[in-house]
Amino acid sequence: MSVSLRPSEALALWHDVTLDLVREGGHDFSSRQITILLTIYLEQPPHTVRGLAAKLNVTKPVITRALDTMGALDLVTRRRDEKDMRNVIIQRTVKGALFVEKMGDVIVARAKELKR
Amino acid sequence: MSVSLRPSEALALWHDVTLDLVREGGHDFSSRQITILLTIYLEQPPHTVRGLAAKLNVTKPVITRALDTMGALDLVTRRRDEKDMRNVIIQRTVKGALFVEKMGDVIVARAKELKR
DNA sequence: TCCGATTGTTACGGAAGCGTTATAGTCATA
DNA sequence: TATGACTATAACGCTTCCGTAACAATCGGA
Repeated sequence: MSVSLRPSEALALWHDVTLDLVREGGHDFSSRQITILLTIYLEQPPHTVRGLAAKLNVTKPVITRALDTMGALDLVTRRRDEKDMRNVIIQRTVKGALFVEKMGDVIVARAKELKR
Repeated sequence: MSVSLRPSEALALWHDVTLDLVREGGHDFSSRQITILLTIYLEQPPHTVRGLAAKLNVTKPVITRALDTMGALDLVTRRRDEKDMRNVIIQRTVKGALFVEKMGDVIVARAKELKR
């Protein structure tokens, strides 16, 4: 029902994965940005600025800025909510899905190689 | 000899942990900063600016800046290498050790709660 | 039809990170 | 001892992000 890890293994995994992502040389995302991206791709839509801000316990401009950045990289898209024009619905993109998928592969690979 | 994870589980774990770290409200570190911190605390000393730069595949000023930031937060310290005064030896601090330890606990807890 | 509440964004001055380049200090060796 | 290699850092101009506050657009009920 769960994954059993010792703290030393957990930290080693985190280290190995982030090292891979850094060495890869792609964008250097912050924890906030990663969390936003994963929330959009893992949790049930629809996602709004307000919803993400509440979930992450940050202010709305933080979400707006992150969406600006990741939108420029084509990792997410925004559109107005037809039902309530105040809302903005955040949507996934092909590029974003590939990015997240690749990230999952890195974690899986590093977990498999983990010395216990 | 390894930890078996499916990609969806791996991503869920990553999401849950980063969400915890973000909601916690502490500093919003980048992947580079996290990697540097974990390398210092998990890998065998001594750690130098050059060594970290080579390992992470980034330039030395990137390391210097990260050490400035984390040093100001008392998560790491620097001292000159007595044997070779050109080198700077990066050292751990109590506060940094506690931070890393807490991070390990978060990962372990989230792994345990992971639905499979 | 107002009018308060709600949504997301923009504006602001400041802080921090970027890559590149220059620099100061130290070493090793010829 | 002079010189070239090597270390880490500082300086540069630029970009991004910060938190706070103001803002325009939209909703919904009085």
